[in-house]
Amino acid sequence: MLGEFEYLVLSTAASLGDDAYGAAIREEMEEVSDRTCSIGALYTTIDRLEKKGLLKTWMGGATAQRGGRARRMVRITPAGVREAKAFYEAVTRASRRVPWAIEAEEGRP
Amino acid sequence: MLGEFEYLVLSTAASLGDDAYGAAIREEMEEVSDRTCSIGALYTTIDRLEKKGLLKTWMGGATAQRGGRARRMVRITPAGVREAKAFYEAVTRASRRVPWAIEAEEGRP
DNA sequence: GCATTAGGTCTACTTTGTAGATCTAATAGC
DNA sequence: GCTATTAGATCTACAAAGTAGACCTAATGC
Repeated sequence: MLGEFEYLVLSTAASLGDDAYGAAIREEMEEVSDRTCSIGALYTTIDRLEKKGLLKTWMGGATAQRGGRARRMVRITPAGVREAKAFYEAVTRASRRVPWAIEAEEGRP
Repeated sequence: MLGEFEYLVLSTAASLGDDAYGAAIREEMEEVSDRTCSIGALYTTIDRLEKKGLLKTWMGGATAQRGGRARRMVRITPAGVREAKAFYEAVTRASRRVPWAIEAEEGRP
């Protein structure tokens, strides 16, 4: 099964779609989760997810801005979607009878 | 932050309320998650959660049935609820823009 | 009193999580 | 064209969480 951080990386990459690359994922993760995400943690996890076939990455071209180096583009694979979905459902199912999730459910518009 | 398995244990214990003890948690987890949960994995995790103050455990009395040994009763602490909630929200927030969660959202009655 | 059963303890190893120092190649400005 | 500055990525090392399963223990049934 996926780890929690792995899930965050996977789902953030999926959310960003075509704009997903290392640094952008990191920024987005920090915004959404409200906590810092170290560079090392991120790329180590990307490497592992790629090795497992849940993510594919390739070097993109440089962008025309100061310091605009080549980006390591990232995309979730079908296998990645499957795993992420399984993780999400596992958490959701386990949360069915639990107050913090029920609250959230009731509070939903 | 919590790990995924830790979350499952915590939320299952919370769901079972007063009936939460080692073996029952294990059974419930297997049922809900549709995969086996080894004894070792469970108790190791319970120990760690207790050490972190997210769970408290104590030995209950023996039950009047064949082999009915003393049970290790388990209860989630307020700190445990806080952590579990934080985990749940982190996963939920990260999943907002992601197809597998949106599907689930739309499918909800 | 011995087989059987519910339930728990212990040990060891693999995977994930996490930080941060360092390296690289691009533009800006002179 | 040289140098400072910047976006972005790689590498190393260690801590924490995940996982299995052999083994121990104290009940009841007969």
